[in-house]
Amino acid sequence: MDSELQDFAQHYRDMLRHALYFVRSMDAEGSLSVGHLSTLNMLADGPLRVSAIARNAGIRVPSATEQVIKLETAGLVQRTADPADARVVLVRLTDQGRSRRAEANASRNATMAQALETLTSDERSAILKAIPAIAKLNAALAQQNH
Amino acid sequence: MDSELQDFAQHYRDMLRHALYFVRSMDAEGSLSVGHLSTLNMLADGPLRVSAIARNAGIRVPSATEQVIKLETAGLVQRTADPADARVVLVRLTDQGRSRRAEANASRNATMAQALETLTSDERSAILKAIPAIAKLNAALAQQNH
DNA sequence: CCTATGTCAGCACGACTGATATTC
DNA sequence: CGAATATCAGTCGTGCTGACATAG
Repeated sequence: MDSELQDFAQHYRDMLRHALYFVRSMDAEGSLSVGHLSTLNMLADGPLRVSAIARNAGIRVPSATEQVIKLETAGLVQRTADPADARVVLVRLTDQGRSRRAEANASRNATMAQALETLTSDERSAILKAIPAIAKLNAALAQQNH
Repeated sequence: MDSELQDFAQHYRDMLRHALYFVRSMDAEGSLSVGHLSTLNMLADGPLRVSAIARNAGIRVPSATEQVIKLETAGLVQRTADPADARVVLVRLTDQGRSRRAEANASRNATMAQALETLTSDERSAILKAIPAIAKLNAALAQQNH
């Protein structure tokens, strides 16, 4: 039992919890929810199947279907058939989806950048250096819960 | 327009999004949800009023009331009157709440510690150094959305 | 009388499971 | 036929607003 690591874990969890509140507050102001924007961001590099969206978002397939339908209703994505496999639905961004995605990212990045400006450059560089490590940690946690 | 800061913001947001998935997956396995555990953690140092819980959790008072009622039904907290102000409800941990809180934290910390062990010590120290800066960033973001 | 505190009622969003098609 | 893919139907958790009772 490494109690130092347990302390570390507790502090990290506390920090994460606070980050959640901020994410929620950002959700309230914009028209595009975090979930929807994440989905649009996934599709930026090309069409994806519904199951890929689900896996990538950490949600079940029916939930992904639901999201895709909402985005389609809003005119932000388009569902098309996969010529190679008729079971598959390929989801792709529409032009409107592409521009809404860009706007939403810009708006959220601006809010974030404004907050980053209140930090010292040492603090900013500490966060910058930690990002890849946290990403690796996230991946390790994701794997634990397969 | 500082485009470097915008990039930074985008990377940070991506990282946060992934961290969220992990939080959700942790929720599924345990009996105590993140929200409930957070509330219990707030009460560890002494009773709080419902409005204080709401403010601390970043939610509205009616939502806090609802959570408190659920926790009370589960026998984890107790609602008592404030002798100094009859409008106020003081929420305090029960013995059962105290032990459930300890168990849940230990379990989550253990999962987290296990993932932390997969990192190099450099990566761990990078995260450790970033935690206070991220906490400050969270505070700045919280203030922006008053 | 006005404000603060908490609760209730009703609603919305977004996840889940279980039950189907349909296609490979 | 069994497995994979997506959808539909119904449920649940948890947040919200607006209305209200009670106390300061």
